[in-house]
Amino acid sequence: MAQSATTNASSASENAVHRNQQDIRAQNQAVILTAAEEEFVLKSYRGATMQGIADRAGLPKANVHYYFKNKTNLYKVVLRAIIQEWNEGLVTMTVDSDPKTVIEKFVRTKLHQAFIHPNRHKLFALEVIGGATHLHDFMSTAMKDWALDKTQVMKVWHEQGKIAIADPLQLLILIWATTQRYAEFETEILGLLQKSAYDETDEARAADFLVPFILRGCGLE
Amino acid sequence: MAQSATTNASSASENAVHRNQQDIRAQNQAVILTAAEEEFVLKSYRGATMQGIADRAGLPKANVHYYFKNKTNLYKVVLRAIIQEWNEGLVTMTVDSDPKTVIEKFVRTKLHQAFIHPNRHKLFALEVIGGATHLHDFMSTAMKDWALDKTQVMKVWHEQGKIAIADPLQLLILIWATTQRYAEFETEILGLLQKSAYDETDEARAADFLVPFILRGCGLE
DNA sequence: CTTAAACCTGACCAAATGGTCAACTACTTT
DNA sequence: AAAGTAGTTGACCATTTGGTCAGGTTTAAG
Repeated sequence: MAQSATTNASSASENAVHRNQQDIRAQNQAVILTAAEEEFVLKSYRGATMQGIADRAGLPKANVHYYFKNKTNLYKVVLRAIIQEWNEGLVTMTVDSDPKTVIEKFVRTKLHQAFIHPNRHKLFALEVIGGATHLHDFMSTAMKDWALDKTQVMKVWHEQGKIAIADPLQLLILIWATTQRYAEFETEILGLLQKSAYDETDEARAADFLVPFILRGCGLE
Repeated sequence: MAQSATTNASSASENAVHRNQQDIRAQNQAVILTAAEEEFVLKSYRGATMQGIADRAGLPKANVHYYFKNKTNLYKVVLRAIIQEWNEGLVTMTVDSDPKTVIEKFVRTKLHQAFIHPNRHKLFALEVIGGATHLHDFMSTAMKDWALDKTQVMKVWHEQGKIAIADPLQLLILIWATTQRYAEFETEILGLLQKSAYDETDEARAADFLVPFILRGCGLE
């Protein structure tokens, strides 16, 4: 007989027959989370409906409630996933680092993240614009600490005459603004580019502009 | 008797006694519009309630409906006011203008607008992030024309060796991003500054950083 | 094969909310 | 001052929507 499912066969979706429960759980949660991310971005928290999320996920509404207690909880889970990924892959920056290398790497990383996860950046932006109610903790702890650490380092760079930036916090704000912009304002930028979706060239084009511009602004190169 | 209200006495609120009807209309509409702006920013379209707007305006809900037919209409009116003001006071930019002067003026103007009308910028951003459903017309006509005209001029500047920017659209995006950021991400930036509200020094600090940075980036000065 | 646990879902409910309306008061005009 | 017009508002209704639940099916364990 087709006794396909073994103890821990991680075949995520073997034609939807006899999936084991771990897979079912993981898969459904993932589908719902993605659907929720889209719905929340498009309609914002209150505009998003559990029914809409369920439809997007191709599941009955009650099933969504089965996995994620209620709407606020689902939203929190989505946000948590975003925050967790927030400073993944970011460069380490110390007083002894080479400013040019570090800044370039930072800009490129941030920009790349913006192009591969636009929805997450949009959702983050929606939260901040609306007063950051759900991000208060994160912003006043992890994020602030991270920012203060970076500005400290850059301040030293400036004292050593390595960069032309006396107010590093402003630089941080600028880099966040310029890189994340491509995600947040995707709609507007696509309109100006007369395109319906970004392709590979668009990230490159942005990087080719941004990197030299910012380095020049910092008095590097 | 106190026949205070004359034909066109524009005493906006003479202790709320015997206001003439033009004033009543203008005043109430203004109060409601401001309330709506706040509510829409804070709660986003669907999260905002007519009751909430009414409370903010200090009027009964039915009165809000009296002045603005329904919720979608009220929202449209708010958006229209924002769009209309969108490129007010912006510099004229021609091939013969001095790039440095024009760009500096442009940045300062945009930045100033961001600091005096943060809510309007936030609302605009919310719309764009959510797919710009209500701004589609504006963005694909007036705004695109404006942007194409400006990039055309800057392209010529570049050919004449006046600026180091080969891709002016990217510069436009950068300037919008960096200036509007102070409005849109007010919450985040205030958190980093450890303040509860911007004061006069904050706009100056941003300008002192941004203007030289951008000019340097453009290869000017 | 039997029992238990996890998963699934149509049907239902209570609360929130946009919108209406009739009765009323306050201005304006003749 | 009388008639007409504009503004005001509490009470009400229909719809939407988050959330529940009982009864069913599938997977896992004994």
